[in-house]
Amino acid sequence: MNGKLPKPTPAETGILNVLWDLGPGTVKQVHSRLAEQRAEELRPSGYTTILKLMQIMAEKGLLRRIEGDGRAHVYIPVIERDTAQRQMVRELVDRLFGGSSTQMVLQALEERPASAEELDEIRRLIAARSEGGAA
Amino acid sequence: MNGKLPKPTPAETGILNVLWDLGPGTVKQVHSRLAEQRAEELRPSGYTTILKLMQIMAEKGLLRRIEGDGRAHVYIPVIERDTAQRQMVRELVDRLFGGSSTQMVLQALEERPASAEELDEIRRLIAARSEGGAA
DNA sequence: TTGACACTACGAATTGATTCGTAGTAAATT
DNA sequence: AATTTACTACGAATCAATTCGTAGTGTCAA
Repeated sequence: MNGKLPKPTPAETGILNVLWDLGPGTVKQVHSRLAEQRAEELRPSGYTTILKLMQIMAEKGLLRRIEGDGRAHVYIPVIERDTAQRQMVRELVDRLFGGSSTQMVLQALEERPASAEELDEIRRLIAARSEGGAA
Repeated sequence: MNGKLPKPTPAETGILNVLWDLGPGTVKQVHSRLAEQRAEELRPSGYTTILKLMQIMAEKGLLRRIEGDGRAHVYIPVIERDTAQRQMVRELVDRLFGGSSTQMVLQALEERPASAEELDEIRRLIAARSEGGAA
């Protein structure tokens, strides 16, 4: 029962990123992490904003909430990073590339050239795929 | 002067897709195209909705509006398909893949396996990039 | 016990996207 | 000339995401 999770909004994605990086965390931890990340660019959100978002995410089922040591709750992402990534890649491919992941891959490499090692990694994956019957 | 264009919203992207496919078009044309596309899945937007959106897009600079033969205005996308694609890919990569286009490419191929020919195309691009000093 | 602290809970404002009704207008039809 | 047709213009409603103020609660230290 993982298929019905709603698509995370942008702000929610930010929160998920933190939790995916750090593992289970409190509102405080997530908030301060986001604050330091964004300190440069944008005005960071207030504490209660993050709190509210995480509460909503728990309601939606995107996060699970458990009791922590102290008074603060601990939140754990329910949706996995891979899953979310694939979901959103898929959506982008469908919406903007007519369903052709190849086109998207080409643009991605165009936009942000990968290093030689990375290209190598991709090459390896492709090699693997070419062999094992790609659907 | 193409850099300041705002990022198209989802609905706007739908409209741009139509215009990228068909070339310059009227509200009527865009509307009916969208209607037939979405007829199956979602309830298509009404005519004035599309009109309004295209007017807003013209204000924002995403579309250029010119006089047509009859009474209807003709709209032309200002932002190019490639540009929009790269913009959005970049954003997704930054937001969800920590800036690693490689990771995104791997997920993309995971999610929607490419055909042998497509893999070949990607392979060719990579070969080209590997040689000509990738940044 | 009192107050400061560190939290959560919740209502409500704000903002942006999307929606569409209604009104206006000019040209084509009767 | 009056009506219908084919549009554009615009205001306003709705909806979702984001924001944060303020109030409530339990704990801990003086």
